Amino acid sequence: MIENVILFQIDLTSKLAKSYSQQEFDRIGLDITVEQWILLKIVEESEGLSQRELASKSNRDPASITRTLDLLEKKNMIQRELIPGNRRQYRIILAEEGKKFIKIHMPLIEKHRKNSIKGLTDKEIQLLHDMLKKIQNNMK
Amino acid sequence: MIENVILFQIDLTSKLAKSYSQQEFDRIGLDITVEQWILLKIVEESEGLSQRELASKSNRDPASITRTLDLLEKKNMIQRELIPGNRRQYRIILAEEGKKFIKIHMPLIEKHRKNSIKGLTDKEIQLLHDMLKKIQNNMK
DNA sequence: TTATTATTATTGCAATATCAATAATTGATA
DNA sequence: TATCAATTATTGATATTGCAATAATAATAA
Repeated sequence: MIENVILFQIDLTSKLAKSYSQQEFDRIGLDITVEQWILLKIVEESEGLSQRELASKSNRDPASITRTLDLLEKKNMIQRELIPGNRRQYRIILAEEGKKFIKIHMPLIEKHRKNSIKGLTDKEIQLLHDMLKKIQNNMK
Repeated sequence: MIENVILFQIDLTSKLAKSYSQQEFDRIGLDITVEQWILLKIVEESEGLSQRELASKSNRDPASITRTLDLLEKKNMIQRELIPGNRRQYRIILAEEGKKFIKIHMPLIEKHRKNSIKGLTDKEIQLLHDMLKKIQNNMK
């Protein structure tokens, strides 16, 4: 049965996490999608990456990153910064609204993250992380 | 860092698995998407479910199931069977091409599934499965 | 039986994904 | 330097997803 296939369970968990998070976002009236949030957070943690690097970090298509960044830029969450002497790429950095957004909502996200791993020990989480990494490597 | 958030790693693994599988499918010329395949396999394993039940089993939106079934039906992979005395739902069952498809391609899928968990012991897989289930329950 | 409520599948819409093609720019090579 | 190749972001086309609204039907209550 497909329920016993580990990749199926990983997929299920991923979908569940996404819809659970999105509902939380909607519930408190945040006008943002989960993918937008993830991208925003990556930008905060690693300011100045190129779009290609962001695509690689989040395992998404560069074309899709372009469009999501367009949306985030429209909301003044991020900014495409020009690089002197390089007119081919941008440094993607946080903008005012993005900073505010993260500052205000990070606690809730943290709470959600903690809740998602309720009942698992630190050691188990570490093990889970390592196994996921192994699986990822098996598929590269 | 978001790389240390377990839900992020789960999402990454899921995306990687999807694109890896899709490339395999495309490479050998299968005209099917990963989501279509998963749905097809569920139908095979649990014939006669309603679309709502399929949506629930695969953690997808009923609307999306409708459209994926439309595609599978067009390919004569599945069939919407009428239920006497019930004009609101269908029994979704395998059709000729669906049976053939699974019979022919199951070995490759099995190989792929095995490869994805290469280097992990049975015990570890069991543990991984249990942990994913726990996480899923935390988000319900 | 009739009216109300709940369920099921479908459709419309915006966001996202994927792939190919393009444009601009940069890097490498003859 | 001039040419060719590679890189980066963007755009277009098409498919897919999740949510909300709708339509049809079934189940329940008055």
